[in-house]
Amino acid sequence: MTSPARRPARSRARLELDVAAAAPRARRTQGERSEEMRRRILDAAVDLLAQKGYAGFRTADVAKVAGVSRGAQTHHFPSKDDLVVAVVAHVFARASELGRKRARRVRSADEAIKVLLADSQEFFFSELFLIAMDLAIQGRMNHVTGSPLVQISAASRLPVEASWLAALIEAGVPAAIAEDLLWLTISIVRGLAVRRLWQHDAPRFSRLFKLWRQMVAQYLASLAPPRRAG
Amino acid sequence: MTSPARRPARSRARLELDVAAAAPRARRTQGERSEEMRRRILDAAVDLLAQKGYAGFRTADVAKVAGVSRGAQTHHFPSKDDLVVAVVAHVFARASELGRKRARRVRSADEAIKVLLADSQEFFFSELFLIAMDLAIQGRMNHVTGSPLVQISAASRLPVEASWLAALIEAGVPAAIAEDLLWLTISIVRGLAVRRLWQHDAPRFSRLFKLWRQMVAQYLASLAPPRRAG
DNA sequence: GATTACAAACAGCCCGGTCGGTTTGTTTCA
DNA sequence: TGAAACAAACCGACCGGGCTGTTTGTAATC
Repeated sequence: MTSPARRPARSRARLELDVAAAAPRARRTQGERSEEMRRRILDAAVDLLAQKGYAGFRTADVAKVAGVSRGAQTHHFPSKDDLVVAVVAHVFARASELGRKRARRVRSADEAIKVLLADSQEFFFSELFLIAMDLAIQGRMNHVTGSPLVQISAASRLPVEASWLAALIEAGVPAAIAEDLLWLTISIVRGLAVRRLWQHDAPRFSRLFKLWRQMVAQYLASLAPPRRAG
Repeated sequence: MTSPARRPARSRARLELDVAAAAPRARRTQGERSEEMRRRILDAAVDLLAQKGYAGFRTADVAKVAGVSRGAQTHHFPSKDDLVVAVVAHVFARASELGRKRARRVRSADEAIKVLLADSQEFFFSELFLIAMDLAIQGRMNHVTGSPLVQISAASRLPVEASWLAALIEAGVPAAIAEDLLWLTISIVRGLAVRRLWQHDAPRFSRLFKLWRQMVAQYLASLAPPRRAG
């Protein structure tokens, strides 16, 4: 089994790495090799999905773009479906980073909507959303990739929405309608993101966002009419 | 070779066919044959696109589902791209029918928004929209199918939107903001239609639509404050 | 030295396009 | 009006390329 007193080797290897810091072909641990390989493959897969769409997504292209042998790829992702599922997780991991890094405090409801619009745009106007949508449409019938996709996307997006919901309530939006306003706001961004496929009209988009903020402000004001004399 | 005096068979066959008038295999004109064949193929293609998505869209499957020989299919649609482009036209033709048949008069701005929501849902919640979106994503790089798609969809949807815009203005919505409200309304429906891919929550959707109508009503009221004493 | 990571060649299927041939409809001509 | 020439619709099989998964072999790590 496992011989007890052995193997200072690992720590030595890591020391060598630390010494030969920038060397391209330094000795790496298996985990490091695997991780970098997976990352390169997944990044290439994301690029290709964004570029060609799932319909034109070929496993061999992934290996080529990643600069990796086909054997290495099949070692880490035995089947195409395995790769696609991993890509979904990768995409949503990157996507939820986008949302999380902006989890800053907001003072007013209007600022909350403003930040929400900006953050949502960052995701929905990115290629990540297009990839997710493409795979969702494709996975609607393909249960191999479909169900993991729904699961992963929910697990990734719902927390983001929950944090936004909390931010809205904290900013003074009544809890009873905060979630609905959140949904409407996100729906607008998502809807415009889709329209962008046919017709991209950036000035109009920002005008619409501004209008939406006005409408929200007005609606909130009507719920709690200003009582300056209080 | 060919023996000269032969084969009066054909003309006799035609007479027999004329006699058996109402038979299912009556004589049809070339145009009728072609048209029916194209229609059957396109309908089958739409079904398959809705079912499998473009990525799983196989020309042979189309022939099988349509109950048509592969030869007949390739005669009418020589290449897969030809078929896809024709499907796009077919889809949007059917889609604009949906919008047009409801071009009825509305009395109030609120009713206009209500009808607009209902009509938009009819399209965006249908499989036609999913197909269009799938092909749009796919055609983003494939210029063969991509540019016809953008062209056809614009030619089909823009008139519908124009008529809605007119209806809104006629219903009393200020022209300056009617188009923006139209865009926002449609974006909401489109955005929810996409979300439906992951999470379908019909009660919430109708609640959101109701909220949106309230917000629009309030916004319009604020633009032209009620002067009952006028 | 044993396991894991990587590499390359292989094999079989699938798919889209093509092609020769047949059937059905249309036009020409006597 | 009827037959023959022509054109269009339709059929099913074949072919070549591409793609995925597998298998066999080599290098790196432990």
